[in-house]
Parts: sequence; structure tokens; C-alpha cells
Amino acid sequence: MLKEERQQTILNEVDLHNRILITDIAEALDVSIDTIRRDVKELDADNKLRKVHGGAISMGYMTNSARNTNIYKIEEKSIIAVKAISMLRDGAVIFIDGGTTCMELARIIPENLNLTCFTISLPVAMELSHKENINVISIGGQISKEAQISIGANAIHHLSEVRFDYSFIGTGYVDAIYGLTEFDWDIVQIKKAVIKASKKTVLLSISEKLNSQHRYKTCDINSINTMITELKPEDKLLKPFKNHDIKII
Amino acid sequence: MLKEERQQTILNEVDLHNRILITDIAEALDVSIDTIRRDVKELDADNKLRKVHGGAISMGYMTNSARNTNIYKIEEKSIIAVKAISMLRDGAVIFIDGGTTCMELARIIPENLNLTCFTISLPVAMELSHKENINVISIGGQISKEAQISIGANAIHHLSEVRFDYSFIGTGYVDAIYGLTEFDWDIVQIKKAVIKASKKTVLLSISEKLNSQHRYKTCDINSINTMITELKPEDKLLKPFKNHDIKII
DNA sequence: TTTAGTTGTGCAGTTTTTTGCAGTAAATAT
DNA sequence: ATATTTACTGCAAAAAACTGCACAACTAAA
Repeated sequence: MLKEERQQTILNEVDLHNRILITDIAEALDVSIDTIRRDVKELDADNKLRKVHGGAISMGYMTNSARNTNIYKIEEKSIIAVKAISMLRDGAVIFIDGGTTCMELARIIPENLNLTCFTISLPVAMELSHKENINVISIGGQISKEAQISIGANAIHHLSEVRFDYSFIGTGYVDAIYGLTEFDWDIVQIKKAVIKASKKTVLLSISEKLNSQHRYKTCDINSINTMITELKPEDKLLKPFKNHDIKII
Repeated sequence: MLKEERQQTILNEVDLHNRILITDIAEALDVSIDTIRRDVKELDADNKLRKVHGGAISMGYMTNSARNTNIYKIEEKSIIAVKAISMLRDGAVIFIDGGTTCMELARIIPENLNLTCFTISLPVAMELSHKENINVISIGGQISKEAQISIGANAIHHLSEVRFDYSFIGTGYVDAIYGLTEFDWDIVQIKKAVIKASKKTVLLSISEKLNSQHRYKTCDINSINTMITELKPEDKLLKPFKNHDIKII
């Protein structure tokens, strides 16, 4: 049997069943385990499959990574995400909200950090699921078509049963006096539940949203423990928030 | 024997068997191994075949492996998905599993159908969330990195609280005697819970998986109400499944 | 016809590739 | 924490590939 044939057979099995054991293949093809191991190593190097301890898994599962290049104010959001990363410590249990800013945070979370990440956002969950040391827990519920996040009573009930070290949330509108507000009633309910479940709440918001408001209120500005914008903490735009008990980064 | 003649013979053999061994051909044509080696080298340079260590393989064989971007056996899976669509009725409450076949089903579900779709799969939830009349409910839980689906006690508990008209599930392995089997323990637990929560269970599987098995059992073949493959129902490959009380589409 | 040049073939020696094995390290399971 | 599996490393044997060379057969011009 030719090496190429063998590797083709391996790929076929992986595509078919998504996952294989090296020992299974070795037995089926009647060659030594070492040979299959080397084959799998090569195929992994060629990105034809992904080698895992004891076997291999299909690439097809992993390929679909949603990356929208056309995000509004991506530079600002990236700055915010970098600042947020600095708050993360090994072993923390955190919550990550939906929205492009939080997605940016999820995207740049280092692979080597050991975290338990809860999220209501499908894209965030997908993004995090690729990271080796991140334990991802998706909070289920009815999916909001606009935001691709879980909403509704079920999701809220779930949030009542957990407690996060930190939650990183976005908001539609933020104002020093009126607090955090949203356009959608459902979103407000979810955010309230998140804040309630968090020891510390971290707001991620681009400065453009400062001093804006809408009809439904999520919480007072005091409910936020840390506020991250792309601005320097001493920026005058942030002055209205300094009277409160908020750490500004 | 002429060089041209010899090379034609080699090409014929490659076309016929998809592969050849240099030593075989040398012996069959009664020339030295070096001669065949040189022939194969030339044919490879002319792109008539692909030279590999120990022999050669046909070009067609390789192009099959260069389907890196595509999903494995996408045509078959698409046929299956179309058949599954025909089972859907307005107002139904269904469950859609993870995996590429179920993803294909999710992709082609018509916009105008009024459905409530539960799923444990992040990609499926994302896909469905774009469809206007589909109410999508994601079942939360710990996210399996390989399959991008929710697993674990939480997800299973959730499944115990719902009841689907139909569940469309995939499987790693299926056999008329051994039933549905999987590679992963966690996946089996989830699938068991799904089947329990379903009035009718529909198995989607390409025929290549028929008559294969692995270590953990999901259920007997009788637990399946409808089985969909890309084959016609009267295909002889499906004969072993006809003794059971299964509708085959 | 002769002769110089080209091409094809086989052979011997050397190098490279492949494979399996044994021992050890790392990862996973109990 | 310990036991079991799996992974990695270096090594050796075997197979295959490559190189240079000799020689035969064929080609083409003198």
C-alpha cells in the first residue's frame, strides 16, 4: 500500500465520521501505529485535518469562522478590547456580551489564558470555541435575529443561576445622568440579569455613545464598576463620569 | 517493446486502478525497475499522472483530495437535506442537530415556513437566525470545541423540558444491528436526550456511514422513525434496515 | 559504408525515504 | 496520586530513488 493511498483513506475516514482514532486506522489498514501517527502529523501540517491526542478531527468543523471585516469604528473598538484584556486573570469566570466591541474582545483573548467564558452571543461563542484553554458556555434561549444573542425568560433564568467575576457588556446608549439605555426591551432585561449576576461589571463603549440615551433603561451609571472607552482616562469627555464610583480605563 | 507503448500501458493501469507500483509494472512488462521509474518521471512531468514514493497515482484520485474548501460529500448531503425539507409543515416544532448534513438542512429551510427550531449547534443557530419566519431557540451549555455544539448536564437538562414534533439528527456511525454509535460519550448523552424529547426522530446519514460502528451507543435502530440517505429507498444497501419499523426516504 | 552523435536501457554504488521498534516523555484516565 | 495510553526520539533495516557510467541501438551527415 502506498503512503498516499493510506493518507487518502485517513482523510476519508475523518471526513466521514468527523473523528478517528489512530489505533483504529492502524488496525484497519494493518500498519504500525507509528506510521499512522506520522501520516496524521503530515496531514495536520498540510491543514487537511487537525491532530488531537489519540487521533484526529475534521477540519470542516473548524473552518467556519465568522469574521466581518467591515465593522464600524473597528480601531476604537480594538483599543477598547486591548484595555479589557489587561483585566483578565488566569482562572477567572467572565461573561462576554454580544455586539461588535465584545466580539473584538473575544477575538483577541489570548489562547494561553485559562478562562471560563459565558456568553449569550452566538458569534462570540463560535469565536471563543476555537481557543484551546477557554471553557465556553453558551447561555441558551430564544435567538434575537438582529443581535444573534439569546434573549427571553429562559436566558434570564439561566443568568440567575451563575455568578461572574467580571462581565464585559456593551450598551446601545450611555449617559452620566440617565445611565445605560437601550432601544429594545428584551435586551434591557437580559442586561439587567447579567449585571445582577456579576461581581464586577465592565462597560465597553466607544466615546461616540457617550451622552446619548434611549427609551428603556438598563441601569444607573453607578451599577458599572469599570468603564472602558478608546479615550485616555483623563479625557475631558469622561469628566461627567468621574464623580461616580467608576474606574475609568 | 517501445517506450511509447510502455508508457501507454502504465497510463492505462493508472486509469484502471487509480494507482500502480513501480515494481509491479516492471515485472509485468519485464523491463528494469529503472526504466519504469524513468517513464513515470516523464509522465509526471507531463502531468499525466502523479508520481509518489513507490509508484504513481492517477490525477483524478488527487483532485478528489484537493476539495479542501468544500464540505465532504456535499452533493449527497444536499440531496438528504432536500428530502428532509419535504417533511416540514407550517407551525412545527423541530430540533436540528449539529454536523454538516444538518447544517445543509438548516441552510435550505425556506424563509416562508413558520417553524420553531431548537438546536444545540452554534453554526446552525447562526444560519437559522437569518431566516425571517423561523423562531430559533438555542440550547445552551458547555460548548464542545470540536463540534461547536452545546453538551453537558445543562444542555441535557434543557432537552428534558421540551418536546419536538420532529428531531433531525446525524450520527457518527450507523448499523442495522448495532444501531447508532458515536466516538464521543458526551455526544451520545446529548443525542439520547434529544431522542427522548422527540415525538419522531429522523436520522440523516450519507450511505457511506451505513454498516459502521464505534464504541458508544446512542440508540437501537428501532428508535429511529425515519431514515434519510441520498439513496433511493429501494436501494439494496438499505435492505438491512427494512425489517425494522423505519420509514425510509 | 563509415562515423559521430543521440537516445534508451540496465547496472552498481550511494543517498533518501519509509517503516517499525524500543525506550522515554507527556498526556489522559482512574 | 498513580496507572494506563499516547506521543516523541533516535535508530536500524528495507525499499526506493538518484547518479554516473557503460553499452547497444538508432540517426544522420560525410
